[in-house]
Amino acid sequence: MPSVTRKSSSSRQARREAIVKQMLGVVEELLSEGESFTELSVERLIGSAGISRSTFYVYFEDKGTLLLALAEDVVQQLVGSAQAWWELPPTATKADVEAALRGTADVFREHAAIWSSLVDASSYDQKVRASFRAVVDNAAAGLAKHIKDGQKSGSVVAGLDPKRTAEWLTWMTERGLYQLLAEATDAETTKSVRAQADIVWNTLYAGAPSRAAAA
Amino acid sequence: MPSVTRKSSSSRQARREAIVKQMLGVVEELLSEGESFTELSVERLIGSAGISRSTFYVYFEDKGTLLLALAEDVVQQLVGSAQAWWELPPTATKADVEAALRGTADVFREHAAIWSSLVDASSYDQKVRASFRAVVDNAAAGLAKHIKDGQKSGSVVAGLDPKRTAEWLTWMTERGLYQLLAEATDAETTKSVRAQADIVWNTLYAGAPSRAAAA
DNA sequence: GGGATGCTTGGACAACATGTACGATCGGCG
DNA sequence: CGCCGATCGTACATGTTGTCCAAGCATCCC
Repeated sequence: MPSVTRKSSSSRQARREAIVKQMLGVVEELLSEGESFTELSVERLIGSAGISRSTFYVYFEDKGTLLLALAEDVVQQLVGSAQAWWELPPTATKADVEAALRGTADVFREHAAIWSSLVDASSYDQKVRASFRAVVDNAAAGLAKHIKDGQKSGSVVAGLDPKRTAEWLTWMTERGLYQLLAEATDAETTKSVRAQADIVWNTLYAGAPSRAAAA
Repeated sequence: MPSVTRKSSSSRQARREAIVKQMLGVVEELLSEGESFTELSVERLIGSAGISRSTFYVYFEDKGTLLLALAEDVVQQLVGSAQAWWELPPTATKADVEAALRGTADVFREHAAIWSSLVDASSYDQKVRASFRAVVDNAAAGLAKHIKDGQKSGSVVAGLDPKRTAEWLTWMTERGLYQLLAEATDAETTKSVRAQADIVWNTLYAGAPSRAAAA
C-alpha cells in the first residue's frame, strides 16, 4: 500500500518541520535567558515546547540531532555570507573586504545562540562535532582556494601557504565571532570587524604584487 | 589549639598536591584514549585513581574545580611562553616571531589534553569559563600593550586598533592551537606555525614605519 | 457510520551520574 | 595505649537519559 506509506511519511515530514520550527523558538528563548545548550535538559525543552518526552524521541535521536536540525538554516546562511569574502574580485578594496566580513558578522549576530550551541555541543557530541568541523573545514577550503587564485592573479601576497593560512584565518573568524561579537553592540561590532578586516587585508592583500605601488 | 589546626591544614595541603598530581596523570591517560573531559565521570576518575568517592569530594568541589587545579601549571607555562612573543624587541625579525610562536605551540602540544578540557568544560561550567576567559583576556591585554608600544616606537603598523587586533589574534591563536596543532606531527606543526607567523608578521610588522624600506 | 492506521501521549522503567551524609576503620603520634 | 585526622564503603535523594508500551485520538477510506 504505497499510498499509505507516502502519506504517512509526508505527514511525518511536515510534522517534523513544524516541531523543528517550534523547538527553534523554544531553544533560542531558553538560551537567551543565559543558560548554555549543554545545561538544557530534554526535560526542560519538551516542557517549554509542550510536547511529550515520547514525541521528542520520535523525531530526534537525542539533543544533538535536534541541534543539527536547528542549525541547518543558520549554517547555510553563514556559509553563504562567507562566500561574499572569498568571491571578491582581485580588484577589491579594503572597504570591500570589510563589508563582506561585516555581512558575516551580522548574520552571525542574528543567530549567535544557535552557533554557540554548536560550539558547546561539539565538545561532547560526536555527530555535532563532525558536522561542525565539516562546516569550518569547508569554509577553510573555500578561503584557501581564494588565496591560491589570488596568488595566481597577483592580488594576494605570494609565499603564503594557502591551506594553512586559510585554516588560521578561518578559525580566527569562527572564534572571534563567537567570543567577540556574540553580545557586542553595533558600534563595538563595527570597530571589531574593522580590526578583523585590517588583519585580513594586511595578511593577504597589502603586500600583493598587483598592489605593490599603493602602500 | 593552633598547632593542631596548622598541622592539619598543612597536611591537607600536601595531600591535596599529591592527589592533584596523581589526578593529572589519570586524566591525561583517560583523555589520551579519545574521550573528552565532559564524558569523563567522577566515577571513572576515582576508579582509575584508586581513591574513594568521598575522598574526591573532600578535595574538590566538583569536576570543574579539579580541572582548574590540574590546569594551573599548564596555564602558567602557556602564559609564560606567550610573553616571549609580545616582549620581542622592536628590531625583531620574522624568524624571531616564528620562533616565539613555535615556543607556545610546543608548550601547547605537550599539554593539549588539559587545554582541550578547559575549552570543553568552559561550555557548561561557570567557574571554568570565568577562569578560561580571564587567561585569554590577560593574554590579549599583553598583546595589546605590545602593539601599542610597537606603534610608538614605529615597529608596528600604525592605524591598527591595539585592543581589538590583539583580541582577534589571541583568539586565532587559542583556536588554532586547539584545532590545528593538538594532534599535529612535528612537520605539520612547523608549516602551520610558519603560516601563523606570516599572518602575524604581515598584520603587525610588515608595513611598519621602521620597516618601510624592507619589503 | 464503522474500522483501520498512524500519531501523540503519559507513565513506568532501567541505567547511570552527582553530591551529601555517616559510621567504621586505618595509621601515626604523643 | 588512646586520640585524632584521613580514608573508605555504603547508602541515599535527586535528576537525567533513552526505551517501551498501552491507551486515546484524529483522519481517511470503505
